Amino acid sequence: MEEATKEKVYNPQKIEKKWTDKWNREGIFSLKSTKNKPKYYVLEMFPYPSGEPHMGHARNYSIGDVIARVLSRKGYNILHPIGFDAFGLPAENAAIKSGKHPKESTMENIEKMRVALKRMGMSYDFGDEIITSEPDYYRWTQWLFLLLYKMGLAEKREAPVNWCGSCQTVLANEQVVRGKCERCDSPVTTKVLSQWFFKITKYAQRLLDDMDIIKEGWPERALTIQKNWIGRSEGARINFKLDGDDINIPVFTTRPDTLYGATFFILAPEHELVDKIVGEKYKKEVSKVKKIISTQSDMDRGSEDTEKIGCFTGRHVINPLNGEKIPVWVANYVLTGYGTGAIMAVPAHDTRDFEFAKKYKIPIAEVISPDGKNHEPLEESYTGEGIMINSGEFSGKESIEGKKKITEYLEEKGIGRFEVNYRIKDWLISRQRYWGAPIPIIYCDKCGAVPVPEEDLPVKLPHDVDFKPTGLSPLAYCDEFVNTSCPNCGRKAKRETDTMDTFVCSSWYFLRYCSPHDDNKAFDRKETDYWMPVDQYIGGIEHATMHLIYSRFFTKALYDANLVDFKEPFIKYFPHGVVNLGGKRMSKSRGNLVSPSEIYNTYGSDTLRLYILFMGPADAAVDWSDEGVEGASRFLNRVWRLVLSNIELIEPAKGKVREIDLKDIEKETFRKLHQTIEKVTEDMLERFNFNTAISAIMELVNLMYKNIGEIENKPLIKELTEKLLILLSPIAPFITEELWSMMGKTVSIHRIEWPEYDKDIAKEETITIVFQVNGKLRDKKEMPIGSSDEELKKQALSSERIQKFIEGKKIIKSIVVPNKLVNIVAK
RNA sequence: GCCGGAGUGGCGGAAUUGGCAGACGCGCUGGAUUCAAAAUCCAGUGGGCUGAGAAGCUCGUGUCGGUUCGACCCCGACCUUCGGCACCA
Repeated sequence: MEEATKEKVYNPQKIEKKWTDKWNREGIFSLKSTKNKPKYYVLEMFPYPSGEPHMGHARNYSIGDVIARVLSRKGYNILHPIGFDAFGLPAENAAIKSGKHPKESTMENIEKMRVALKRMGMSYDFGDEIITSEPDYYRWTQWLFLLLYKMGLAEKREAPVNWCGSCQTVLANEQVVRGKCERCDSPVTTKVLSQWFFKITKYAQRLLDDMDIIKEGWPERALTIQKNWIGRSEGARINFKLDGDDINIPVFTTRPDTLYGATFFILAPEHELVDKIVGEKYKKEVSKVKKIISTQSDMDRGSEDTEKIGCFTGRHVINPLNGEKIPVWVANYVLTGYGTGAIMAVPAHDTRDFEFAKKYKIPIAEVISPDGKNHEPLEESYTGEGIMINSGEFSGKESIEGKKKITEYLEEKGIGRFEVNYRIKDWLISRQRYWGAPIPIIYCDKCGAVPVPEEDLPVKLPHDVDFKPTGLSPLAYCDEFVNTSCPNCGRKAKRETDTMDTFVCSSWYFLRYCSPHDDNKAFDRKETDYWMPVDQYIGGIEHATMHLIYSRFFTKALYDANLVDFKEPFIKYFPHGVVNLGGKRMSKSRGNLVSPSEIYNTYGSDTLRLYILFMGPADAAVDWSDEGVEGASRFLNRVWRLVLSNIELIEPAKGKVREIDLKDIEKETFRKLHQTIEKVTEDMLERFNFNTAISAIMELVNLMYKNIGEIENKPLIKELTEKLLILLSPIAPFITEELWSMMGKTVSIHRIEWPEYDKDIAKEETITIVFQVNGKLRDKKEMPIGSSDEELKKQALSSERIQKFIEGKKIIKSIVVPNKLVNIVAK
């Protein structure tokens, strides 16, 4: 143990430097111990190394650090790793501007972050750090790609995809927010390209079903976002036969009960059948309409303000229930991306179809009626449930029942079936950019797409390339990368030049942390069996439909490959709130940034951590306040002085605190200590309410200030001081370690067991009983805990103030809540 | 439009099971200390009314209504705001 400095004045810079160095030397940052203790895996979403950490990082990591530290002290073997999500666009864009290679800038930024994280006192296993852009990591990302490929879960196919013109790359659906690029906010357009997809849609139902496993540990809101994203809807698939041709066109509908009301039929303009079936006379008109629609972006077509346009194709389909001929149209509001790209249009019971039918004067047939009566002509569509009318043999049935009956009927006839449709789409993982993991595929003229053999991994990113974005991956211009030979037949072949979405790298990093140095496999089964799943995951909710859903998908695929024995990666997930400044999200472009380093360079990391946790509930958005920081710093100074002013009394104190030796004021303080231990432990671990845990510690300090002059029992002073420091140590690791060592301790405070509280000591002897008349507070009285109902009532009635208020009234009844209140109801 | 969260002093926020609304902190006011200031320590601090004072009354948790002896908390309707989904068939 270092010699304590015995400084009079709290000097955070000095002591924080001293302890950072020492913890670094002695490996005290890590909380791993032995495997015979129960394990606990605490994980915070790893950062993209953008330079120094920002306030959101500081908040995220402070929360995780407190949890890891407290649980470690409660006897758990803790895995609390850190690493860097190091591939990605910003480094590449910076390279285009400055000429500095992404690898170089990324490594520099990682070093900045590493230094800052240690400076902030985060208890990570720094020796087990991973960097996703290093070949020893992305080798395994590529290996996992090949695994999914072999499982049939990775596929290259031509499809309309989202294109960000500014980033010069395609984007996954999840990365398009309101028609704009999630990263750079520029508009996203549609392109038809051949791209690699992961078939997450195959797991749509399991992503929903397995929510049962995690629903206790995840906030409902996170699961709701995912449910909305997956977008399950139940209905029926119905085949409509094309009149005069042996072609069946399937549609998906959630309202098979309205089938009798289908008065027209719509194909999406991009539907493959359109050109095949369109009538000779209508070809000109159809191609004209198709052209207009093709100028509308998906965003426009997806807007309610856009006028519905379409035209008749000259052909009809047969309504499978009543044999009626229904005209086939094309229209902009039917999309290829959902369902089958064709719909049966029921204008009476669908607002969009109604609008379209009105415009083009198509008949509207009412088949569902709220009251069983006929309301034609309809003023507007009726989309609710009701009684089926004009529906042949189904008339008179409830529409909910009708859905089932009609589907069953169609099923019997072999022209339809129950079907579930999902809104989620396959995950597009190709990126036309340099700074990512190369997709390990080789194209051979003879053999087609051939996976790179495992032993040839990693497919290394070449170092020297021209980063200029052209819409093609920079790798495409790098001959020594592109040209290779086919692993199958040995002929000349070309490598895939697209790289993987960085979300692929982050979909399995939590597994790599279990055996980060393993050169023979992505992860060691023995280690993942022990450590996984992550017990507590912490990070921003903005990843609900991206990182979090992808990681869940990956885990399920690995489960199916029998590589892991759990179906969900994160048992508990806690989304921390954002840190704002002036009501707005902090951001460089807005120029409203407060960086953690400004704060720790001025006040110290302990103040930063204390304030960031005290600002508000950890899951709520909070607004940064410089005055608040002052307050946090003031509190630590208060603790410093409190301990130092009593340090002479503490060191020589011998013996245990015995309640019997204590006078009243000492007992009161001792009781407060145990109440504080209880509250702090519970608030931190069960409720994640660090703000109230801190306020409880403040209350204890306030009471100690008030009473300390009258406390003569030396063991009590020692006990109070020690426990206070231990309670504060996960939040403010430096100042507590310094004071601890100044008290003559030779073992780090961060290795001291977490205190237990004693129920009997914490228990109040008396409690304030509230006396009410007609529910209004009229008097209070201190009474012993556990006083009988009769005694409470007697005391209430004998109160002068109560008597005043019930004077002249009749007591109707009285309610007694033990240890709480007495309410006299009088009239 | 559908789904979900939030709304409490001048400010950030507490109130854990329907039982003292406003813990703790910031800010502010007063006092102690100081030649003075900073720092620190102590006290006060939701609004209105009554009172010389001690004290007391009363209103008060987005709005309106309801349930209850009793509602920040439960129910209904609405307003504001944030987030997810959205011509999704």
